[in-house]
Amino acid sequence: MIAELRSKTRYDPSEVEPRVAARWLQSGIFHPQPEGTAQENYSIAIPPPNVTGSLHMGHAFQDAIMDTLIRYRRLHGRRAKWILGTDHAGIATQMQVEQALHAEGTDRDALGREAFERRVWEWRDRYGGRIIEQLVRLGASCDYEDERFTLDSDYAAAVLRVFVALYEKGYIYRDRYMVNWDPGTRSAISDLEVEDREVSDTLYYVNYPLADGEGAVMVATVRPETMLADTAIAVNPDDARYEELIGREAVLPLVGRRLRIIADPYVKPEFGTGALKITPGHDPNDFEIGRRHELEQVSVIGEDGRITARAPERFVGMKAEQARHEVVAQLRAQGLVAKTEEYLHTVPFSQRSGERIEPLVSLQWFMRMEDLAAPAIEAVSGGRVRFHPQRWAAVYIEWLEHLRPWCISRQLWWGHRLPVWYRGEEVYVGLEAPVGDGWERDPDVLDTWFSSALWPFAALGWPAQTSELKAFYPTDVLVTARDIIFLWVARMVMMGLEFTGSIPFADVHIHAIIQAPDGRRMSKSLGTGIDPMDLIEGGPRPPVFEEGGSFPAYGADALRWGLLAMSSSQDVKFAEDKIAQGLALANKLWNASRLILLSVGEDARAAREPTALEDRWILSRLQRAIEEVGRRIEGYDFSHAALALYDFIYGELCDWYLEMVKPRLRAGEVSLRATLLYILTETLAFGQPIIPFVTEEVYGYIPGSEGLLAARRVPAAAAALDEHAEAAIARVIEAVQAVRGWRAQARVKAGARVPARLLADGYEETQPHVAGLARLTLTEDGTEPIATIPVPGGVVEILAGVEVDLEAARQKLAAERARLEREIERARAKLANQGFVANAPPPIVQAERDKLARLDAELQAL
RNA sequence: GGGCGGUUAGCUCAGCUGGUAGAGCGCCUGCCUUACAAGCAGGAGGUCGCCUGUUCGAGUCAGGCACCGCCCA
Repeated sequence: MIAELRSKTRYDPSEVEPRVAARWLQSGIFHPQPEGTAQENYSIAIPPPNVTGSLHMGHAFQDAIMDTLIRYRRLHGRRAKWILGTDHAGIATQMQVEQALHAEGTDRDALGREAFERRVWEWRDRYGGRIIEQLVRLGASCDYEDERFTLDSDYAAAVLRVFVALYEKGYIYRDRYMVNWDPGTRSAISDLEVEDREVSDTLYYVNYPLADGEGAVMVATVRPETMLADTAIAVNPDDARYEELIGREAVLPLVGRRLRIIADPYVKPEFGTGALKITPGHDPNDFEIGRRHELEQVSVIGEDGRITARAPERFVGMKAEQARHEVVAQLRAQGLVAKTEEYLHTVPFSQRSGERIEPLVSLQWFMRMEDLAAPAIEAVSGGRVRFHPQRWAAVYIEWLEHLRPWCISRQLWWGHRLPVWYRGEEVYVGLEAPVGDGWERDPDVLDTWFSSALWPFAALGWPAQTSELKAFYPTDVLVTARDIIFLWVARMVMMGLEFTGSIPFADVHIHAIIQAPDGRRMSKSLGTGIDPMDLIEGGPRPPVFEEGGSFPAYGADALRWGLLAMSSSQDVKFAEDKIAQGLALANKLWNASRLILLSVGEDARAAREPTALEDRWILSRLQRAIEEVGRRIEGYDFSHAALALYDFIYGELCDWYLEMVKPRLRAGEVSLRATLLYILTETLAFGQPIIPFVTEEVYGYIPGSEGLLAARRVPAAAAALDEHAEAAIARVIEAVQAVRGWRAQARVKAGARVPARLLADGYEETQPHVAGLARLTLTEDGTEPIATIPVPGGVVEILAGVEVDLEAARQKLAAERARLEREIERARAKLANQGFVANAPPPIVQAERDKLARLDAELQAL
């Protein structure tokens, strides 16, 4: 079996990974039994991805992190569950299906609600599995045998139960209020789904004649069409220019309504003319002013974006845009438009449809959150829920301290329909439909984020007290990006505390955002998004990459390692280099494994039997690497974890240890075979959380290995630290590098053996290594050296007998001498500085003295 | 307007409690050395955004400024 490795000189992730993923899936090792307590077990609830979506770079990154955490804990003997599921994603999914309907030349209204819902379910059945398959391909060790969907009947029941409970507590209520109306989805959306964009508009200055016939008051507006709904004019109470106007009336042009002129401190005297037209029906600020002054609310724009019957006849039915032109034209005709100017300002847009928000007064369901927020704030400020990095806690708390009511009803058909019935003026809220005739159920559904706020516990079966809930709730950590702090983190904490009496997770890891190479967020519409599957399996490079062409099939290990290596506490630009480095690591490990496996044969068995100094060295380094990687993972510092793994495999195991033992390997030393297998096995085990595929594949070739690496538990740490071996080998490495540097400079032929004397202390056990790795033939003969190379503890003297570019070597020597003299000068100056000797801590001063002595010795040797 | 983060080698990023800088890629040189050319060995390359201060000593601490990005209003 090992023999088949002989020809596989390159690691081929495309061949290996799907096979390994299938073995994992069949094995059932990702499905833990619901036993024990959440305290002793480890769990993560996946932020449920959109059911009909596909894996994007953010997911891949986040999932690489979560899988590393889950595999690491599993490796350390914890019963680890990665709670899996998908979100019904109300607006996004409905929009997809509506687009499909549109392409067929029909729409949801033509279909009717029930048929439409059936269509969405069909859509979900067709596309809902895609993202799960992608998770499998990525190597994510989720519990695939226990998958939830936020519209599962049990889950839906939990959502409605929460709605009813919050209604009964008075937190949920129905109100006529200004909402963000999204004309694109024809639904209200919450504040968090709105984004402000800078837009250039025309600012119109319009004269409103005063009612008593003398003069006019000029107002400025970017939305002249809303004047049809004006019910007042406001000025700042301290604005001397308008003092005498307060309390008088103006006449609304085109409509004729009388407008009171009121004083309100909200009005900024420096904006426009300092007089503001007030439209409580179509502007959030005016709405507030209207409430303060008990102004009439007029709505002239309806939910369909058209002018309503409250406006003068000739505008009714026009789209708002068209009405604007019409209003301006008529005002101009009456000579009321004084001037116009360009005006740059921020305007709300829907993140969902991309359309400009139409602020409307509408009858919606809201949730008041102050009472839920207080304990959620306390959970974080009191340290029960910890953010990593910590600074995000302030963002979380700041938001919770300034909550506004949350509009939770959506005018959609796909989602959890409100458990609310109406009969005339009566309102009924309950889990079951009310008895009696004439009740109509509210057609609206709940904001998707309302249902996903329950995810960490409802996904485990709550409100039923299931064994899963006992074993895995509260979860250990929520891994997400910062833009989800309000949407999920805060709401999950609030809901968790309210309904389970417990925090939903102890840690919140806020990871960086991987940006496109242009330094902006990856964007599908700009073509700057990178499909992680294209990196895993090979695919076209998006246009933002200047190189063009295609990605090679890097494989999931490479993607995972690269993403982790890129991760940071700040945003980072996507670096393909890092993915390539991940593949290089996998290939390196693969080939190191080939060397070991092909050398030891099928009969060898792993055992820790160090015989030589370098064995004790690598075991000591292995232990340090294991500890380092573990510490970094536990501290959510994944880039350093990935790097530490790389440095061990590349920089210590392959570059030095395997090179040192090659002679012993050829000699067929038996105990070395056991130790090599031991080192390889342990390396695979501790690298497995980060690069699970290549490690699993190699593990399968290890003689005597059983089962799956992913199911293996790490043995108790071996006490392998060996300071003596570490110091001795560190010396060898330094000496070898010094000699190699000289060789290259002196243009010694790469393979040539160079006669030399090693005149240095501390190489008693390691002389052969220096000779072998630096290609020296060490002798005792006393001829005059042609060059001297300082090494730790002494020098290496190069003897005649090999072709050397003496001139180049002399230059190298001169440069070396100059460097030493510079450093000696620096050290002398430092030690001559009284302030340094008197004030610096003694160990630092001593270190400087030692350094000077060493440099002096080196210079002497030259 | 308020807040947060950033500015270190050509590129992407590390740099813990202050002791004068690292990685990967790229570049240059030499090697198909029986694990790996997706490789090996060697090398060049940085006034750590700017100013002031604290200190014997500042990429690291304090204050200010500039520019970039994000969040909230």
